[in-house]
Amino acid sequence: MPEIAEVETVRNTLKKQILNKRIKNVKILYERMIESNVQEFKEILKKNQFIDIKRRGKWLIFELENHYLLSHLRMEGKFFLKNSNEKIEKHEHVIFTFQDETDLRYHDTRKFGRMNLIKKEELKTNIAIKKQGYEPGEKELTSEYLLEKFKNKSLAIKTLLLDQTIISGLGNIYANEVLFAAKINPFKKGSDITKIEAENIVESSAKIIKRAMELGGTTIKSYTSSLGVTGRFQNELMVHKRSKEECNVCKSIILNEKINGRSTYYCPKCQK
DNA sequence: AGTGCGACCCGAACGC
DNA sequence: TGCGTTCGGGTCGCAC
Repeated sequence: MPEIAEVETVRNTLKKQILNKRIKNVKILYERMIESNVQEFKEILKKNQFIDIKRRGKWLIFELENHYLLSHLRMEGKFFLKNSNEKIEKHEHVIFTFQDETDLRYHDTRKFGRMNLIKKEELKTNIAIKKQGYEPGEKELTSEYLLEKFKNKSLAIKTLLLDQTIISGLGNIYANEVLFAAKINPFKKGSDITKIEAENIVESSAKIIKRAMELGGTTIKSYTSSLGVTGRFQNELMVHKRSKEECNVCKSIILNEKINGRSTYYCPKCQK
């Protein structure tokens, strides 16, 4: 699942491949993927060019001449660069063809990803972008901020780490890893999180996301970020997808239980 | 306001 | 072997 580190990897990879190439055609094979008007989407993208690629949390923000293309990969969204003459595959839903006869193709097995085209001045008022919390590693992500968000919350801390309006960019993999590093039991209620635990979340999340970005993210299941780029952070996972294996710290058996319907991995001894 | 849950999708895993 | 069923997961929208 692409989380903040995987999305950053996609951004870095695509920036080397698609900037400043003139788009000559846009094909949309699954219209529900586009949140804005489909006809307008095609007309505006045609003859346009990607000037830069930014990111907020898990959102990719493609900068065009007068617009931004917002793209969320959700579970399995991927971008591939291909020659235009290559056969269109089953799960390729949006295709941008450049003048040099190469394509940027959006591939999404589950069709969960979304794209939205907005005018540049609409970025700061865009609901999806505006409601994102702070990212791991940003100086505004402090223990005081987290404690304020966690107070009055009876939800498990694991669930709160997945709330994009609190911390922007964590998904299931890194929420599990951050709680292990911070030595916090994932079932603990938000309102019971202590100052020290909040500080640990701030430090652990920054450290883990920085390291994951350096390694190009985590490759899990069939997920590769884009253009065949494979992340290497999966070699450093301490708990995620490791149920029934030994904890690297204390040798206890890693458990897998559902919290609010989401698969949660933790060490019962290190995360009391 | 906070919380819970179905819907959106379809390949993989599972049951028989 | 093959068919049918269940499950998972990020986010939204709606119900309570």
